[in-house]
Amino acid sequence: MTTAPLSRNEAKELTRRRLLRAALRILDEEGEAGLTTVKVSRAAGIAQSSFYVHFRDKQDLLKSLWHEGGGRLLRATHQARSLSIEAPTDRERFRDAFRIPLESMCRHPELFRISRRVRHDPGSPLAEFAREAEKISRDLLVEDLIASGFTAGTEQERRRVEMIADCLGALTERMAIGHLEGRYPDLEEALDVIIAFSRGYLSLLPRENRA
Amino acid sequence: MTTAPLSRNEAKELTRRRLLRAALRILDEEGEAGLTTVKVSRAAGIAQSSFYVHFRDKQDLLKSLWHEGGGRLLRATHQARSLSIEAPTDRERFRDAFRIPLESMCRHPELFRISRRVRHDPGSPLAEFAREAEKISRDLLVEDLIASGFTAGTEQERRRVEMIADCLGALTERMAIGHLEGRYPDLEEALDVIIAFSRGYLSLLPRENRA
DNA sequence: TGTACATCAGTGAACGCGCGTTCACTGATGTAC
DNA sequence: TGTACATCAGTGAACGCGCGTTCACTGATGTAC
Repeated sequence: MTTAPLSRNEAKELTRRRLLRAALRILDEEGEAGLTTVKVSRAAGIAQSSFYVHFRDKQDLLKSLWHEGGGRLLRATHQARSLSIEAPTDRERFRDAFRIPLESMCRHPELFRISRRVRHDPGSPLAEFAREAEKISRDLLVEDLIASGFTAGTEQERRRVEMIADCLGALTERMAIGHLEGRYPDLEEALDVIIAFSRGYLSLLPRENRA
Repeated sequence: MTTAPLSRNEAKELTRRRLLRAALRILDEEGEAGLTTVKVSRAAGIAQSSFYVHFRDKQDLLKSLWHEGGGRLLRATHQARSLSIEAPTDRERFRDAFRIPLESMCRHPELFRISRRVRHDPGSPLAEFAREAEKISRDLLVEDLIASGFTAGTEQERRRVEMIADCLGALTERMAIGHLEGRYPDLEEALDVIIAFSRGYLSLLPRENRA
């Protein structure tokens, strides 16, 4: 093929995406302390000052990174989970309810690692985003749990369901980390363990559901 | 009482401890990005340059912070857990095996929060320490699990026990975070949920133990 | 199709700032006699 | 107990560095006629 006839807009959008991709990689590899406009610009192949052609400031870059990446991950994960929880009697579907979020985390390791790291860092401008996403994720899972038989009439019951959602999230995240670190190469093995633990939480179900 | 006759050594040791305490607070409240020799020195009430009377450099401060705080926390937690796991038939002792680590985390919130945050941050000089501690903690729990009946003959069995240890740690940490954030005021409620989940992992026990 | 002008992605030099670290110093505490 | 000297915790000024951000600019792309 010959040289692509990129319009000015297309060229700019391409540079912007190169900046975002570079920022994501640096954030993942070197942490937030390593993310500087100098490094991002150099990695994207432009002058440092050109950074400000694409983003108002560093905070603007982080915000864009979140909205164009993190939000999508959250939505995909939840959609998959609620789909499988809607069919609670199906044994494979039940397993999917855990597999799909787990695979989703492992498929976007940078976003997953970054959001996890940043979540409890009070100095991070991303912290607010990550905590908001965590809350949304937990609340959605709480709804799913209530839909599948848990009662949340009293304040204490509601809190218990939240704890269960929290625990399920913690188990999944921990197994994803182990997989990404190479300690648990086989995701199905990890799933077995998560599901074994989940047998315990099912004992908290007040209704006559599943074995 | 009159003015205490502090010796030169005592006065220096006191200043050093003020620096360490200030650093711990700043690290907890503002994150690693907020920890500067300027802030630590000011918070401890000495000139910035005096910082270097007590520590070779910033890294030296972090190392000291870890060895004089984190190590103790790790040791206390494990000692408590192994004590209670040694009496597996005792129902209260079994509950203690989860309560004691949980309470231990909640009693040292700064250290707990910091180590958790820093663990997966590749840019943090503390990351190495935190990961090492996590590995030690998991390995010790693996030993405890093997001692209480899990087999780890094959590589796969060993990995499964590691996963279980990992999951138990994740559950405990997540409930501790919820408690420290004020969402789960009652630790006993959190314990109930952890123990419910743990009923599931007991189903992975190949022997004829507990109900 | 050709010309004259407007737009704008990207540039390079410069800035102020906070940081970690160094260093010659001061004055109170400790010690030898 | 008193004197003369050594030690050393703490000081203040200075440094080099990398950072985020600004700004006047350049030259290729786009547009009006």
